[in-house]
Amino acid sequence: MTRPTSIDAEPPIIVPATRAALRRALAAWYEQVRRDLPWRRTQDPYAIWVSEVMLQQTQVKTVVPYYQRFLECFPTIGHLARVDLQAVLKLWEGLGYYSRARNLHRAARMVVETMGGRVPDQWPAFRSLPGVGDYIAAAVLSIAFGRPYGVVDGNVKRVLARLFTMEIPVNGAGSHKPFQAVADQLLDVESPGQHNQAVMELGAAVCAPRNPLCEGCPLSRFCQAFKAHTVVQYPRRSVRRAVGRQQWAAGVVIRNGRLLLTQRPAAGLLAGLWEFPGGPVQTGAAPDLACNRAIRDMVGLEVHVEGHLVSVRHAYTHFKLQLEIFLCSAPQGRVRLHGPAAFRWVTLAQLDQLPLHKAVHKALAAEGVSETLRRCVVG
DNA sequence: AATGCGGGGGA
DNA sequence: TCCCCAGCATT
Repeated sequence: MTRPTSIDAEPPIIVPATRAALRRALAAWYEQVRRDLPWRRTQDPYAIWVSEVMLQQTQVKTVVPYYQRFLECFPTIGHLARVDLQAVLKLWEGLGYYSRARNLHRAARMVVETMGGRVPDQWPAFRSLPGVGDYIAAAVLSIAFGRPYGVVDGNVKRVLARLFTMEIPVNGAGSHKPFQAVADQLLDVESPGQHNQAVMELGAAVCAPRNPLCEGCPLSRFCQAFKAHTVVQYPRRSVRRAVGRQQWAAGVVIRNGRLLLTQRPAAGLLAGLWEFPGGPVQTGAAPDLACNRAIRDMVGLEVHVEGHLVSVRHAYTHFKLQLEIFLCSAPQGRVRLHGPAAFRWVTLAQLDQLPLHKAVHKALAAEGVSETLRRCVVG
């Protein structure tokens, strides 16, 4: 029914009879096992859009509470367009990939201002919005509007790679096209939204990366890798480079009972989020001196490092961070920014109102930190 | 075509 | 510890 896929980008051909049988098996399975997720209870294209943005590189379980809060605060695209970015970031706090929030907010304003407030139901218009790539365009248009676009995400790639023993590395350049071709070929144009979700659900619930449940898989009789007993060898993946490590030092600068926070620039890592000012520690250098120097460089304050407050480890995709946080005093001098977008002296109570990134939350939640801060702020 | 961009969950 | 997750933008 299929021929093996070669190492090049040539997609497999699936004969129509197999295609139809496969769709039926998948649809029947999905009807039985589909999870009751909040975004599956609505037809609202805006709500479905929000869910797809949040689900980007993020697991369902993580997304659910964020999705619910987001739609309670911004029930329509008009609400979202009216609020300012900081309010959106505050709801996004902890979810990661903050440019998603930035882009979604920008896109909402574009829809309201230039598209009559209606989420566009055509590919060119919707795909042109910031933060909308091939995946989100296909997902929203198929699920909310029934349009015949096949989605390709990590789950779909894994399922297809196994079904057709596709040899092309999923993480390599140029892998998208062949997978998209197969996905479109396989798509059930009668109910594209259901079909797309079914493939992804299969990838999440059955066709798992490490321990696939092939015994319970509705597609095992169509699966080339299953027949060859090589399921876990797919999808192919090219080697990736090792992650580096970085050490940073930051200071909690206290003056008149308030803490100094700086806002990260509008672009780049953790854009727009707030943190304690600090900077990198050169390998072998003393963290407290690095803290002192970084604060002088970034906010123009000459601080006195009073002592070590807490140490935080945090892993990003491309590097691991070890953050040393010191208690500092700076009785005089005024702030002159060099790098941060803004600064603010806040009370402990106000700390929660600003969007902070995860490493800062980890620091604040660490043993004894909040007690120490309370004492210092009073004293 | 390659790289930057978070954070969490599971093995 | 490492891998992977309902990807997109930028260069």
